[in-house]
Amino acid sequence: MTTQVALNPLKGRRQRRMARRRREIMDAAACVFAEQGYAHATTRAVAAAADIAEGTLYNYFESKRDILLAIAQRAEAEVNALLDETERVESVEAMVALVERGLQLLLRNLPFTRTLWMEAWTDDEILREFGSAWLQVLHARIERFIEEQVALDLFRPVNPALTSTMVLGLVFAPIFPVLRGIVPPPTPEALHGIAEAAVDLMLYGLQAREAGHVGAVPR
Amino acid sequence: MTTQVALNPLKGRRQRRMARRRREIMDAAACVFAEQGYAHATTRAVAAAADIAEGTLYNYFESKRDILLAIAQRAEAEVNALLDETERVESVEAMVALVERGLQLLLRNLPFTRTLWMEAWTDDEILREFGSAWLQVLHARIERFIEEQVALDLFRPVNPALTSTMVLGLVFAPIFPVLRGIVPPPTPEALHGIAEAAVDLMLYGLQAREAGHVGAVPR
Amino acid sequence: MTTQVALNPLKGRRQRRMARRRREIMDAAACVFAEQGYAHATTRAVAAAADIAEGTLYNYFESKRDILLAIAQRAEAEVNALLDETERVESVEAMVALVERGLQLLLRNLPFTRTLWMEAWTDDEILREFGSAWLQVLHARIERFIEEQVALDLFRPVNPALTSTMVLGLVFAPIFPVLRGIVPPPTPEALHGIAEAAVDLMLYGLQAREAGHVGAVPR
Amino acid sequence: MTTQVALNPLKGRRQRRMARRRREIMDAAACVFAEQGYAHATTRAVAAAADIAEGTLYNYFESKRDILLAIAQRAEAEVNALLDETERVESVEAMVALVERGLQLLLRNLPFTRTLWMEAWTDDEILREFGSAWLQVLHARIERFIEEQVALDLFRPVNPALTSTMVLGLVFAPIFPVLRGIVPPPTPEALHGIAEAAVDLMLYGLQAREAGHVGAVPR
DNA sequence: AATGAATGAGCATTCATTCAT
DNA sequence: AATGAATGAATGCTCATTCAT
Repeated sequence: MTTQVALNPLKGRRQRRMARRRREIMDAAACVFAEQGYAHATTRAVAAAADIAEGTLYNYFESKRDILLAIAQRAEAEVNALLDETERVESVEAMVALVERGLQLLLRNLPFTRTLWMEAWTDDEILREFGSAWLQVLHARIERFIEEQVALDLFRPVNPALTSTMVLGLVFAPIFPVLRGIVPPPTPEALHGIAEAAVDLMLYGLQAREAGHVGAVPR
Repeated sequence: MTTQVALNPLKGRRQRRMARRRREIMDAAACVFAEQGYAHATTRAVAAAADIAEGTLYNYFESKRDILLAIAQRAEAEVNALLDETERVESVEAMVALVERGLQLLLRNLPFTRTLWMEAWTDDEILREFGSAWLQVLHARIERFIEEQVALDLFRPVNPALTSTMVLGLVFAPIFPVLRGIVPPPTPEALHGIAEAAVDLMLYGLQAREAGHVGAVPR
Repeated sequence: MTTQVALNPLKGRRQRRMARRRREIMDAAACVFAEQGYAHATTRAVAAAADIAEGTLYNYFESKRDILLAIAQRAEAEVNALLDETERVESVEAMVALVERGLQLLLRNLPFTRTLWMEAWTDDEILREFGSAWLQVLHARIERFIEEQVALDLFRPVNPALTSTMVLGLVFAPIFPVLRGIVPPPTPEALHGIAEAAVDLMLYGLQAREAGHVGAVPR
Repeated sequence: MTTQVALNPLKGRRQRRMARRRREIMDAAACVFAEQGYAHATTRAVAAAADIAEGTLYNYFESKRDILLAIAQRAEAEVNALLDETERVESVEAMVALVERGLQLLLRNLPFTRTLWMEAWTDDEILREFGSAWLQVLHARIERFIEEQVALDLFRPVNPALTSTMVLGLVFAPIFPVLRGIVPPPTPEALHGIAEAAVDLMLYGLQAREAGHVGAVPR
């Protein structure tokens, strides 16, 4: 027992150190993957970025692919946390805030997002692990919201599924070039503007009213 | 002179056969790249898909990368052709038709589009070769259209650049999962519906009118 | 029979044309081999140098290696012809003339000589085919000559075999850098001077006389 | 500090082991190259000869070619060391000893010499890296020696440059067939005899004296 | 006989993973 | 736990040779 008592804090410190090291490796790997692409990035480069020996990687991860999966799971967890705390949108301001926080989340760990977006495009497991679940939840939630509004005659009678997809596209489009790395990240104010504009366009576009839009395009 | 006349058809046939074979290789390569990703796809697999020997690839292309670039250029050319013939949109119907044809074009050679989208995400040269030019033209054209409509008081006073980006996102979003391969391609009718819905949402969302949208979301 | 009579001149012309083409290919190949080395030279390059299609090579030679062997045999034949016509050296002038003609022969088809020298260094078959026979004949002849002179007390009592080797080295040394391509070919006059100097050094060095050479190096 | 002290021997041992391994690879490679020629030799064969995996080669050398260059540099360094320690020849015995040691050096690492001789014949970089420098130094030194002796009337008035070349040929000729591998290496005694005979022939051939050599060839 | 596209074995090199230290 | 040298399967590409035209 004595040893246990003596060891416990040591074990705890060790475990914390290993957890910290794991995160460091994931951060480094995300940067390397984001820059070169997962397939083209070498474990040597990842190890160098994490400032450890190549072999040490394998004390923390089963394989190169395992690092990618860990990154996906961590990102998934963060996004899920956001989704969990905002089950329902109660006002326009809340909606704007939600969109803003979502975009913030994606931008905060740009390398993670970029890597995952890239890999999810070819790799079904990554897609399942990272992109699929929360995107579907989000999609379903928007869809349900539209259905409700339509039922209340507050929105025009649109196809809820299709519209939900378009709303997602509309919201993500502005940060797409940022994820790609061809446009610098927006300032917090710009991001707020983006969120407002997106919600604005969506609500205006869906809102029920009398006049059609035929007159909008001249001639 | 006789020999020249006699030789010409032979050379012509050969050249046609080589041109055809080049296209066949590009088609096969696009499929393989789309399935496995460019980096992970092997020249061996490409050759097998094209049903030729590995070495034969190099009679038609300088390198594996050259195949990818050729694919990018061909796709770029097709998209440019579409952009060239539709300089200006004159009516809602024309706008719907343009969107529909654009989406059709992307879907027609699914493997090409998928491959390029994927690679453009990491590879700057591919992005330049394929995605950048026409996307920017399209973006600029939409932006100008919005500016004009705003000047005529037919659209609300919005940020034209940001709105243009969101419109693009809105339009492409529905075929995104199709390109990814997790949703089957839409029927022609469905595609028409998508184009209509996208234009509809955009015009409704931008149209000038009195009432705001605050009331749309309860409480 | 009529056809035979009619065909014969045709056959003769054909055969002559094929023989000519064979030589052209060998010339072209020797140049390419000399420049790039046999192993590094491609059949494509040889065909291009001979201004024919790649496949045509194989109507005249069994393989790439066969071209090399043919080159070796042709060179061997030429050298043998020279050796045959000069069985015995009768005077200093004749000796100078023989050396001069030998060096001339090596230099005349520089590409051939260069190629063969190079390949004979690694390839035992080429060595046998080209370098070995005539070199041994030459060596034996010089050796016999020295033995005779020693027997007549005209040469000092030296080791005939070793001395023969050194004489060969002494004679070939001046054109070695030319074969290598780092020194331009000598003019005919310079070549004559080389032959004279070589014979001169040899005879002076071997001639019997009273005084030793100890005093030659001061101190 | 303790760790430093403890680590140093480990690092030292590792470095020594790597240096040793590098030499082993070079030795093995020289043998393979000497037997098959650089171009024809495969990295697989080199690795097998060094009894390591193919990939391990690349922990020690950048490329196959880099191995060859390393061999050239090492040989160059050894020859230069010999040249450095014998700036001037003071007696016949010293001259014989120098020639003997030079030939010994070439024969000691037969595979190295053979490989380099072979490759220098086609490869300009190898020629520069290995053969050119020391050979030119040697040539210049012999030339200067002859000039001095001629000025002292101890040598006949000969062309110093041409004679220097012939002397080099005369000296190297006896070990040429050994380098080629068609004659077994000479015993130390035989090598001494070769050096003596070469110096002897050279001095006798150049020594000033009254009688010409015309009478040497009968009739 | 001439052509040149097709072939596929062969090669240098890379890199994820292992393991002795 | 950390290291980094060793491994060898995998890959893009070459090129001598074949063969249909």
